[in-house]
Amino acid sequence: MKIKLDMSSSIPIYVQLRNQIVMGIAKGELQVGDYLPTVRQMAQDSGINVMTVNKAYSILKSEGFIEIDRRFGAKICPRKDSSFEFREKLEEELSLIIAESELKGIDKNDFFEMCKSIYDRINIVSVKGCEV
Amino acid sequence: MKIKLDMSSSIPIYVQLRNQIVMGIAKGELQVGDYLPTVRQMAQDSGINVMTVNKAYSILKSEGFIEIDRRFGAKICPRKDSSFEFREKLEEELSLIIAESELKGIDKNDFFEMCKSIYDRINIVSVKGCEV
DNA sequence: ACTTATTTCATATACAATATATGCAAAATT
DNA sequence: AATTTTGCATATATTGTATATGAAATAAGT
Repeated sequence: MKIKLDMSSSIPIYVQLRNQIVMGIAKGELQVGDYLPTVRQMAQDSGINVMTVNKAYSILKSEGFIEIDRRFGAKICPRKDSSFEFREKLEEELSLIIAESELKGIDKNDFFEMCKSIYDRINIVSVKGCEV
Repeated sequence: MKIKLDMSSSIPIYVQLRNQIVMGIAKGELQVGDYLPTVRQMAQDSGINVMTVNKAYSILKSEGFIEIDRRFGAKICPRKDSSFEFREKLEEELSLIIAESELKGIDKNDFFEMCKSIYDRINIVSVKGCEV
């Protein structure tokens, strides 16, 4: 997959990288069991520092999207999360986005149409959880 | 409305404040034409610095949720935004959230149920845009 | 017109987060 | 055991966040 980083964005570089990898997994561009480029390779390809890549990978690891081993690097390995905490955090994020949408003139129907369109357009694949 | 700031959160204080004010407007707790507390008052009530409050209000102003005048302070005055840019940004945020949800095991139906529940629970009011 | 009161805004500083450069540690392969 | 290749640790510079303080703007009162 192709990583595009916007150096002028207010979103930190490591967050942009993290986000694009998550999107890549969801779209099936990165498959369970695939390996990400090494931190050195990704840094070189993207024109950023290895430690910045390492930060993104670290976060993805702690969020449960990848597993890292020192010899082989970062493997796509998403873990489901049915915890109350995850769900609560998601609801909070969605609540804010819904509030903003409403205030900006995007009503409930429009919002749902947008979500449907996203599910269709991005072609989110059903991803098997990672079995150990 | 009651502002609650989590000083241990990774979300910057000014962002938390901004978010809660947006939620407050969407829920009708803050009405079009209402005035927010002055930056000094809000700072005192919340136990933070006036400049931190000022940053939040500044952002709300530039995002088009409030209007500020020097004499009277910050007035709730949300402006609709039908621009392509706003919509595009919203779709991008939603895309990422949808991708994460899917990877964490929350499928499309579940996601839509959650959104419905949010619309119902938060009781988002239809907010009249601010007429000048 | 001038003064007062009350508000936001500007400036400066300390601390935290981000991004980087470099070398160390771990682990499989040779 | 040595080599290779990988992530990880440490240190530093820059930028963002949070704060303290005073200046500027503006309506109301005298």
